[in-house]
Amino acid sequence: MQAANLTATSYIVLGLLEWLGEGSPYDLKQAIPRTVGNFWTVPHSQLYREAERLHRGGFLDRRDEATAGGRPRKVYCLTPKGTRALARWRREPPAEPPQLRDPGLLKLFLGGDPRALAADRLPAHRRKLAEYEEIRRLDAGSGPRGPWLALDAGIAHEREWIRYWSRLARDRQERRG
Amino acid sequence: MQAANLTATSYIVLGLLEWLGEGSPYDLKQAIPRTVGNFWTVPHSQLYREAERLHRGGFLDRRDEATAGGRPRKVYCLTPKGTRALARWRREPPAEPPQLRDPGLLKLFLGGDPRALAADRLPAHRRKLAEYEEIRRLDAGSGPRGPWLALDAGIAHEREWIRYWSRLARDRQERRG
DNA sequence: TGAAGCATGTAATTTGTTACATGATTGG
DNA sequence: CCAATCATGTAACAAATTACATGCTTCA
Repeated sequence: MQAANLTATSYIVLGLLEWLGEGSPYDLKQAIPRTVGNFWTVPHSQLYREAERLHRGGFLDRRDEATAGGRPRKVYCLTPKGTRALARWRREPPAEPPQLRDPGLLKLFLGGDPRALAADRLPAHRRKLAEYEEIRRLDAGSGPRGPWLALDAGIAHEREWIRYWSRLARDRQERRG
Repeated sequence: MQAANLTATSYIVLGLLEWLGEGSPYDLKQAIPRTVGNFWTVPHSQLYREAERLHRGGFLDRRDEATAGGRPRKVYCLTPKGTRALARWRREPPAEPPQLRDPGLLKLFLGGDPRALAADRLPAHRRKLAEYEEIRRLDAGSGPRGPWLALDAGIAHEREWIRYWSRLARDRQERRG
């Protein structure tokens, strides 16, 4: 009935479940660092809440699975309504602008020392770049195209960050005090 | 007494107040879009709470100012303790990695159409780039260096986004279905 | 003269963060 | 056999989002 306005997190849950076929919030939590985690953060507690909410809204079916001991898994999968909602969202334009949250840049802006910050940030960006390139290297070229394209964006931006901080690492303060 | 652990938002409040000399949360709200707003979001309601919290912690002084009618302004400025906290934070390394939240990339990842997304994102990034370049053009070259350096980062990244989405705009789906 | 917008802030609701709980399983 | 970690999830608290409140100004 109600559209129960869905958020980006909702579509991450729907999208990953479509991809996996089915899964528990815990499975999603596992999948996220390898997938959307690089350009969207989702706290795991949110996954449990969101899956339950989508279930109540009729977007997901739930099945409780006993687990030889521990807690029972709650396994979700898309309903036709969920599938349609996801397809509709895919077709709509994004609506919101990208947001960046960079503690290093913030410090730089508020007076931090450029060279010290560069020395701190560079290795982290180099690691991230290497990680992305490794993922791309392993990718066989089959499977959906979206992740591959998004990975390209990640690589391009890591390279840009490396160029940027490298310049600052050599910085001589040519300008101002 | 207690360090009352400060967050990034705390330092934005402290940093902007140091820059402005003094100001109300409303003043900060005005200042943000032109300053740190481009790489850190701060909801305005948070500014009121945070300023009050910092005041209670001894980092800010407060003065209540009558305003010919409307509500009285609460004007804050740094205490020596606040100044010291800010200086200390500047010297420490960032600790946390940058985070990106990009609805467009998310859609792309989850199967959105590359060309449609590119058509949507390109004008927005072009506008943003033009805005940054205008700010840089107006900057006389005096004043603190941090904002100028951070602006450079913004410009470099907008250019990268424009290259990225431009490639996708011409996309022919050479790979996969 | 009335609608729109500015200046200023509070409150309600939803999300995000962090810490905790609990029974396997595995490595040393 | 004990400690660590995995698999699975809940709960408490802090922060973000959104909506609302209130009395100017300003402009058509």
